[in-house]
Amino acid sequence: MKEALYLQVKNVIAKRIKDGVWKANMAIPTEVELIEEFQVSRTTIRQAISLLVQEGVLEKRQGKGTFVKSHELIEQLGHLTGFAEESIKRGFKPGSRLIKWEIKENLMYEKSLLNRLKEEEKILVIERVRFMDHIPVAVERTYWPEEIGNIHLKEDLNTVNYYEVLEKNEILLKKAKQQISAVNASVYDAELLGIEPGTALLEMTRVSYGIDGKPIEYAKTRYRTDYYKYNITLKR
Amino acid sequence: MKEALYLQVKNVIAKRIKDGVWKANMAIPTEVELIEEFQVSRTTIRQAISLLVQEGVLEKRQGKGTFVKSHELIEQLGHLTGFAEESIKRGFKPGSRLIKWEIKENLMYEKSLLNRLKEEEKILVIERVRFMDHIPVAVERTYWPEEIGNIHLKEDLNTVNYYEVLEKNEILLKKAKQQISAVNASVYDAELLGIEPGTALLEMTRVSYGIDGKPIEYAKTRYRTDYYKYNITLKR
DNA sequence: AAGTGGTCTAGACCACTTG
DNA sequence: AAGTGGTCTAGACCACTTG
Repeated sequence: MKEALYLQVKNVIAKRIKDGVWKANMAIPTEVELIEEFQVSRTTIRQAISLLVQEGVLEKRQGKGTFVKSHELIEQLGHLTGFAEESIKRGFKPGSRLIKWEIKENLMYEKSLLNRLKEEEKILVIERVRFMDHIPVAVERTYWPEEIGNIHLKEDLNTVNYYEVLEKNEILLKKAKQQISAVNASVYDAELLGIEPGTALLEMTRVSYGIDGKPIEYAKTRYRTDYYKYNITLKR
Repeated sequence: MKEALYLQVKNVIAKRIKDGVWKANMAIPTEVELIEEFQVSRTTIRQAISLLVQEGVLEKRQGKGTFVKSHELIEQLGHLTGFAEESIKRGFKPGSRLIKWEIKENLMYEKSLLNRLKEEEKILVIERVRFMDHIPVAVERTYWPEEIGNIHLKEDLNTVNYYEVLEKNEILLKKAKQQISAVNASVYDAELLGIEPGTALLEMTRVSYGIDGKPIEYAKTRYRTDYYKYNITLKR
């Protein structure tokens, strides 16, 4: 079955905004211009635009035109992003530094979360500090089943983007369950982040699942809240 | 200026549903029948219906017809169910206790978030402690524009469910923007929650918007993380 | 096969914004 | 006055659901 015309148009427009061809606060072409470009009726153009308005990507102003909304408003619940993607979206340069990695045999709690309790498999633990523009913003501890860990160990752990590597190896993530809490910074955390021990940190605990529904990663990250907060848009 | 045709049609349909002429789970007349009754084009009928679908009053099923949604099927925003669900899931009974309420004139920051800076309107501030059974779990501060605040002041602020009251008064929420951070408990927070000052708390800041897109509520809630965490499922 | 909503066209006039 | 999106019409064919 072919995709509806108005959805095709919608996707092209959405892509241009995502790629920065049409930037925030700029007017997109008028309806008449879009009719000519896509060779479709005005109804179809308006249907496509109307969807993007509903999603908060575009905004119409009568008599003036249709405008791209600033990025902050686009963020939606339901998108799975890593730290790097998140930083860039906020205008910071993401970075990281490896603290240590180990292969462990007896992490029963983590193995149970990864659903590998019965297996012989070992767990790779990687600990890194994450940066935004040279400012240490988070301490990240990720736990990987050995078979997947071995893929990461071929990379430079200081710079590796885990999700890109997984994607390159055709291991695709489908969903993640995330739990958000708050903790007081330990002396160890505080030293890595350059803050006072006891400072309240945002703690994000995540289990990511592959297309087959099997857990792939368990991660626990503690963020400084002066540089990172978590934004969600809830809809009815 | 005369009201647009599709809005007139929409209002007639909405009234019939409200008055019970067309009841929950029943199909409303087909588009062709509505065209004949109102003597307007199909586009106009569809525009009217589309608005009601967006508001959660109607539901379309291709090939079958357009149906009135049952009131209890209209989904609540995640935040409310969040606290209640979590409480009940853990076998606790959710409750609350009023600490104080005030009507303020000069809350510039809160007024700007509620988009009422230019207006004379005052702001109602309500501060409550939220309980699971008899354990104080969160300190909640909500800010309401005066006109909406006056609705709440008719209720018992110790037990009132804000969103139920709004719904009864036909003020429906469409979406909310929520920001999650972590803070160290102040002496004041600590006393209300029965914890040590400095303990890390999860801070949830929320602005809720009505169907017309105007902000209705600004809320700031601080949760003890030993009793409440925030769970999300993310999808690619 | 008949009925429903889903998609799409071509065209018209209106209301708002700006030079 | 010219350009923008807002409203509205009449009509066509398609995709899905049910008898």
